Amino acid sequence: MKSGAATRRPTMKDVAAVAGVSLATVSRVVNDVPVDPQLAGRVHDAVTRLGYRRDAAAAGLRRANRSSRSLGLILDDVSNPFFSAVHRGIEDIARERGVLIFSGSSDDDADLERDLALSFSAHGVDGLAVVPAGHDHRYLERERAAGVALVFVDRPPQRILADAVLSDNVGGVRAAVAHLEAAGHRRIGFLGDRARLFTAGERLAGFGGDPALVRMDLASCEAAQQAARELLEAADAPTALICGQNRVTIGALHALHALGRQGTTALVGFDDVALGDFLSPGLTVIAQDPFALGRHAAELLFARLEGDDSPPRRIVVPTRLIARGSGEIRPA
Amino acid sequence: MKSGAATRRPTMKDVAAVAGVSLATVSRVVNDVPVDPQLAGRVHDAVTRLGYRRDAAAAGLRRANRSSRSLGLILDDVSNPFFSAVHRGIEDIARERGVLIFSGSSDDDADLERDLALSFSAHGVDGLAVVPAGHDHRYLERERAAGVALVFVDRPPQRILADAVLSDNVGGVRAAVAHLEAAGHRRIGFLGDRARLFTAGERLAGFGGDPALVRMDLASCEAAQQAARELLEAADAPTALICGQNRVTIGALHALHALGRQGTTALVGFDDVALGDFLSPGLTVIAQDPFALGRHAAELLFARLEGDDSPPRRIVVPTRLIARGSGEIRPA
DNA sequence: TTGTAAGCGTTATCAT
DNA sequence: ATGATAACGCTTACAA
Repeated sequence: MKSGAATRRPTMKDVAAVAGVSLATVSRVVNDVPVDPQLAGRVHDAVTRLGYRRDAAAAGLRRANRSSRSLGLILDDVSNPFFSAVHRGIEDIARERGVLIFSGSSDDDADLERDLALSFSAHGVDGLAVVPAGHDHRYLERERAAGVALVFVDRPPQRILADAVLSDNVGGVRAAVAHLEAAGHRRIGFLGDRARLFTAGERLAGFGGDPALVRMDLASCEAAQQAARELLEAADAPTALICGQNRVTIGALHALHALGRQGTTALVGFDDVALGDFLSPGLTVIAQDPFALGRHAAELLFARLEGDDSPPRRIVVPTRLIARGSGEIRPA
Repeated sequence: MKSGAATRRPTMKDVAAVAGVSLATVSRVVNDVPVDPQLAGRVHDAVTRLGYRRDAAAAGLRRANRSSRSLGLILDDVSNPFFSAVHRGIEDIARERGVLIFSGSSDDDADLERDLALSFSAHGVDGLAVVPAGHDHRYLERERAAGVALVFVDRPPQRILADAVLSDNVGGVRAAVAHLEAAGHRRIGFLGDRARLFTAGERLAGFGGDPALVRMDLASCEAAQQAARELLEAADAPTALICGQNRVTIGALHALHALGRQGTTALVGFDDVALGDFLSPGLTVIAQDPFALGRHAAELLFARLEGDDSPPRRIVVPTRLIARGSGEIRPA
């Protein structure tokens, strides 16, 4: 799949010829192994003259640890702002070490997750950061045995023991409940995402309120709107709503607007949204810190690569309630 | 940087031994070269028994075209929703071909752009999709000569001839002007991003209105807010505002709210924002199509890799005005 | 310190 | 159609 009359890229052999030294000496210079300064100078000259760049793939092939100085990152969707922030967190840490990142979207499909993980692995990544879609990660056992570091992000691994970095989902929703109760609410509704998702389950667990006021498996904005509407139009309707996910929050917002209740029903959403402070009222949210999620994940990965073989760790990143108005509305 | 007592990954040699065939035959089977069905069967068995996966780096090393079936993607910032959508567009096309993607953020820094491009190239990518930060891309000439396909996204290449995929910045702003004029506006202000940016310049060019009502180089939300405020408090203030960028739009929104004029001054923003239809009034925007930008870029890349050597192409992706209220406010 | 040569896992060439 | 073997660009014993 590569075309055209290509100008051959200069190799170490070319550099060696120009500098008048052996191939091994060039390798030493390129890898900062002490070499006679005079020879090193000649090599550097040849390198710049020829525009030589070491072939990373070939280098890793023979290297003792087979390291490629690259990581694989599997997200639900690279274009989802939450996950792309995780991506950036990982990139920031990897960049400090000159490590490159392969990234891909699983679209919450276990097979795609597996394909991506194995493809990345076939390309020789040193580590894999995975937002898991599947529920059985035993297939990664073999990769780990071959030396690939593993970390799971946002959701824990299943059927395998490995490091994980998670948001404090339970604590976040608990804080929201406490916040609403402090404002005087006694009937609080909870609208959640697909119950099979780890995060959705955790957030529901943090709610712990009246099961009659819970609606789960709201997979679309429309479903969330419909569920919110039903809850709010029923007798003994809740005076406040907690939404377990962004899409659900937006659906609930639609319902509130349609019923003209955006100023009278309290609302707290999980996960921050852009422009949350421009809505009227401003949107109170339980904010996560996806950048921190990514940074911690990358740090765990590098710790493992540097030889840390302590038992699998689980890092929980705090969530934070941001009051902007919608969550401070008092019951009628 | 790789650690622990690693279980050696099975190689073709191992597969050959188990299947009782030669190394070359295994390679043929793995690469779908016709082979006696009986032998092929034995090989496939051995492959699954051992959990063999071909080493992509080693394969590329010896392959005639040196292809690695990977692409490099350099964005301003992977966590910026606009660019992460471009990323997804590229991924969707690459996935169809089983091509993996390295991605990285340049933070609009020419040196970082160059570092990333050369690192990706050193890792053997077949092509490079670049949202350019620098203003001199001659350094990529050598990579292209070595067979690396090139495409520029969102902003054109400089000092090098190469394919590019751009948004219709000029047309978008023109449409906004026409839209506001149709609503009766005669004094329209324009708030723009840093003038040195290609997109900012194009959008200003599309405006073409009264220079006295133009404020450029609004690099922060605060600067935009301040500029909007000054424009609106001056004698002979504009009755409508066009904002050349997201951050600027948000700053202007702040100013409008602070002055209590969000219901009386018309506003059109460039680039869509999440929740734009929940603001009151809803936010009228000139929407871009970042996914299409990415898809076109990837298609150009693959066309080049498949041998297309026609002159450099420039694809312009249309923008679209989405009316949600703020742009339909009539002058007082 | 420097050079020689073997070898990493694969593909490609050449006989058979 | 299959197998032996050289070669890809590099790192790394081992020798000098």
